[in-house]
Amino acid sequence: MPELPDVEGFRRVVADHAAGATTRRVRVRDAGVVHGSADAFARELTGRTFGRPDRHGKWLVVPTGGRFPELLAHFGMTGAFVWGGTDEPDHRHDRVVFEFDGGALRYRDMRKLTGLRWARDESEADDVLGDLGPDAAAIDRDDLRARLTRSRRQLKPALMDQTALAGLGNLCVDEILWRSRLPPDAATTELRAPEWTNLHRRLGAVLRQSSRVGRVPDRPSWLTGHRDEHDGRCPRCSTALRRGRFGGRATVWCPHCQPG
DNA sequence: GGTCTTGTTGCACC
DNA sequence: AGGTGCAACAAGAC
Repeated sequence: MPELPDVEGFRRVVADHAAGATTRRVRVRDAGVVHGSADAFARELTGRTFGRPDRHGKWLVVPTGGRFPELLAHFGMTGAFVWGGTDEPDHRHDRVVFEFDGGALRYRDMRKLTGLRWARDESEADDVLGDLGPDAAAIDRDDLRARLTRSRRQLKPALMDQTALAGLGNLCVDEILWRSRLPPDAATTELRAPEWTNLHRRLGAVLRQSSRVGRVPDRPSWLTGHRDEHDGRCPRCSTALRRGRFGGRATVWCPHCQPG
């Protein structure tokens, strides 16, 4: 689930409930989701006042105290930040629980992929975030074009390359390509100026609308609303949707709207 | 049983 | 060199 819009939702959870509050206890229920020592993680983040959370791509960065140590959170495919009462029973997939005076922030994740880390300084934060491209929600058209045309590659894998631009995942990219009427295997170097303008505009619209609700909506008017259907049809032209794999990811597209 | 999964990493291969 | 494909990670759905 978690792509840029989802992480934007988790950012709001932290901003609305945990920012300005001080951690009284940090419970690491599953050391597997914490990078490095679980004891050090809990110790370093206990008694810290959370600051304003920031999102870069799919990473959420929460400063504590003045700035460091920073909490760095990644949500893999199934993770989430959930706010609730301190007295609520733990969900079985609550891997780490940050307890504050007024409630608890729960890092809930079914699978356990990347998880939580902390950085003691700029250099350690850079070890995690340094290779990321600019955030997909803030990139301008010319930068988008420049970063995706450094070499000839398929458009879908290029958009999902977090070092090119950060934040887009499988669902976002299929939605953006469908709205842009571009096939997933279009060569980035073959696109012309009007197509870049259009792609940039659609990308922005998908991210804005999705971020507002904290997920890529599965409304009937969106391609995403039909990707799990057996006999899915294009919401624009009713053509049977096609399925395949690009960049190793399950891909859905409309062969009529997105001709190859 | 087998296959699939919205993310990332590391590796082999070209 | 850099794009591409794949397995691995873990747990669940079908």
